[in-house]
Amino acid sequence: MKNTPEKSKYHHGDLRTTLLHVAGEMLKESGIEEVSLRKLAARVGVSRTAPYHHFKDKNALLCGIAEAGFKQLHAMNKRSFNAEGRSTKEKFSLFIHEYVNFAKSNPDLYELMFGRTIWKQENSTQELRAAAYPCFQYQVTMTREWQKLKLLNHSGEENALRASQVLWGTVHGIAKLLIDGIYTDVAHVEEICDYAVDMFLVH
Amino acid sequence: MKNTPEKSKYHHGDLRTTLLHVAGEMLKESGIEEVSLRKLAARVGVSRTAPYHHFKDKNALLCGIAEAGFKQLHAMNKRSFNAEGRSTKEKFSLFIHEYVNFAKSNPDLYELMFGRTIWKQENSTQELRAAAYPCFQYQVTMTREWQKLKLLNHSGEENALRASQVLWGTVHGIAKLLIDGIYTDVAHVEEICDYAVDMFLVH
DNA sequence: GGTAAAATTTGACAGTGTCAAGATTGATTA
DNA sequence: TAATCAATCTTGACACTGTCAAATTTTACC
Repeated sequence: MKNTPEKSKYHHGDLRTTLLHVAGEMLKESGIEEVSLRKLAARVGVSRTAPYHHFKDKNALLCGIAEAGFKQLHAMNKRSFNAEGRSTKEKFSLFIHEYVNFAKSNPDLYELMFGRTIWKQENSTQELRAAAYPCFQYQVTMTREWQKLKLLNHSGEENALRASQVLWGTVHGIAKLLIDGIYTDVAHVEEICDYAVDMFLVH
Repeated sequence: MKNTPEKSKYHHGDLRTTLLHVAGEMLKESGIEEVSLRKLAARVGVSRTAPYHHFKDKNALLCGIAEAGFKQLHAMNKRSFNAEGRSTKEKFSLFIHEYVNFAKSNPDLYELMFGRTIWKQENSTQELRAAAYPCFQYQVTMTREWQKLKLLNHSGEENALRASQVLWGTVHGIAKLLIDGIYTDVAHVEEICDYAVDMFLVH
């Protein structure tokens, strides 16, 4: 399971990284409720409390996983927004589709990233916020650009922050309803996204 | 705490109702992670395993709470949609605001109602579905009406189901981002809702 | 009044996160 | 090189959780 072939080391060497990696695997394989520190430690081949020397508590570990998720999401959003050889409308549509499909492909990770577990009552790590806030901010940057290009349906004075909150709310809401099992017809994701794009574009 | 003054009864009389009621209180007071069957039983004044004769397991109890929540939400939606003395646009706006404010006022209940806990992997009770599906369906009914009245921005052929999925996704997403602690400025809820309304209306 | 069913209890088990104290190792310094 | 110290890891323990099985108590019914 480990990639380092060295055996029987009291000091693991890079336990922190390994814990994050394996915990991410467990999350993807079996969902958040199957991620326990004890199972994680057993799978890594270390005692129950060893993780506590690298993470303050379970919450800190989860924040670490989410942190990587936000970096991934941020990078993906940049790619969508700057996709070459496409019209602005197509890139807007691409963003919506890619976002929802990210959540669809990594349901448990997405659930963790945006769940109240790591955000409520000061639970979020400083490192997590340092990864998430730029990702949030980028939504506003993209929206401001779309507004400048007169892409979005709206009357009155434009506000990039408010518009991005609505747009982000929409993709987030669709993603959540999908992965939480409320929308049962997962097959129609693309149609829903297409319809959303159409409702937001000015005609 | 109890409304029935009769004391020292081996048979509680209406334990099921009491459990649902008190569990709902605990949820509202301290959040879902503070709702445990043991604490609930202690608070009701009954042994740890007594609840198991009225609910198959903890999941069934949570479904029961959510069930009541959906009936409440459904009723509220009907009121918004049929509000007297208001234009259709105003009623559309009212629906958006009321929906988000329902989540804001009952964050933990809303979280439970739409969380994967009770929906994923066949966890949902038949009674829960019987309460939730009509609520979901009503979103489509409202949307169909709004489309007939040419209220919503869109090009091409209209589809009430798709449009309702997008609209519902939006209010759901805004609600979730708010109550999960991602949107830190809870004070601007009404502005966000107003902006959402404006983006969806045809101009 | 006796019996069956319903409701509730106690005991037990496996699992969880986390703390405290001790054991082991690697790095630093004298 | 030898000694020291901090980093790292382990064992033991605690309180808490959901849930099962078996025994107990009460109510309802024939």
